[in-house]
Amino acid sequence: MTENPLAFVDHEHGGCIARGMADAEALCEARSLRLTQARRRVLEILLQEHRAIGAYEVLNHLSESGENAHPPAAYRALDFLVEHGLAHKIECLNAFVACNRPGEGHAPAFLICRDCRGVAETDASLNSTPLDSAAEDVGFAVERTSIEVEGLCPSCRPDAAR
Amino acid sequence: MTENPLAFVDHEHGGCIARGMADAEALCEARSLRLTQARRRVLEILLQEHRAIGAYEVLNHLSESGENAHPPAAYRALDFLVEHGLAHKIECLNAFVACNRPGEGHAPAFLICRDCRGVAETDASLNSTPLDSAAEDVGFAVERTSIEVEGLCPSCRPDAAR
DNA sequence: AGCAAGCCTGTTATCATATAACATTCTTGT
DNA sequence: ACAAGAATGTTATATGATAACAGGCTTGCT
Repeated sequence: MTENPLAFVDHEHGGCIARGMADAEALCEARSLRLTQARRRVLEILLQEHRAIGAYEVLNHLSESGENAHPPAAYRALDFLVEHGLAHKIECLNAFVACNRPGEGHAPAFLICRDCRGVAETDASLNSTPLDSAAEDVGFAVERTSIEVEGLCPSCRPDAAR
Repeated sequence: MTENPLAFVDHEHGGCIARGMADAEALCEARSLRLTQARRRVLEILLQEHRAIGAYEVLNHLSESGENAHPPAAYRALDFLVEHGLAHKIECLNAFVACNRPGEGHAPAFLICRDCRGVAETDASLNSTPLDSAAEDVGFAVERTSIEVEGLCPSCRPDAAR
């Protein structure tokens, strides 16, 4: 029904990074978007971990690797990535994650660990229907739905339960 | 199935304020919580409108009415109200709304107008099940779910469609 | 009443997040 | 080569949130 929420499941993570970059390049190619150096670097930074990264944390990584790093640089790249579905904003943390499967026009939902800030993306398209009809009833035009589930991931749970 | 999302529906709003304050007093009484002057004032401010109000906007209202107004005062009151379910934080706007029906231990979902910041609270308990099981599958312990639907409310829609 | 403990508030300073505004440079199509 | 639009550089500042510690109020106990 939904894909595996990778963040909390063992997997060969190198593949995520390579695939993420390849997907981004393909998507930008297909839509005539410019995946510039700055945007590429920011996406790489996000892809390093299945974790919410703040804009200023992105900025630190940029300056560590010698790049020109000022707030607008990070925010512009992040805005581009979010606008085109290559990354998502985690509202409850004011932070960002790379998208799992860019280009699919999905309805994402996020499992967010409040301890390690790990983020797993799942698909929530099954969930949205009753809410949509509630919106329609009052004439509300839905543009975007954000579903964020906060809690503790398996590694951060104190109890060994599971 | 869900209650009416009041924000976008005509109603006698005076009742919302009175009922909101009465509910808050009853709830605090029942749980031995102190609904102090500062907390009461902040809740009143939130109840004035079915709209997301930023912490510093709350602060302005406080100082306009002669109250001592510094950031921690507003945030402490807001934290109290949110913690006890008398208000909710709208993550995508970093702002707050009074709760529709405090004390019911509900699973709220919000319709949020990106233009006027109007917020309607609906119940989303029907929505959560598939996501819960996805969480359970990976051993993620859900603590809180936030569902925020952004779009345009009937008054802010350019088209008269509806 | 007197007192202690805990809760609440005041105060100052600072951190964190995000954007405005305008200049400059790069890319692309012609 | 050139013009137009896109992207980036730069400075400053708006907006949102908290740390840390001092002081005052409430409550329950004796």
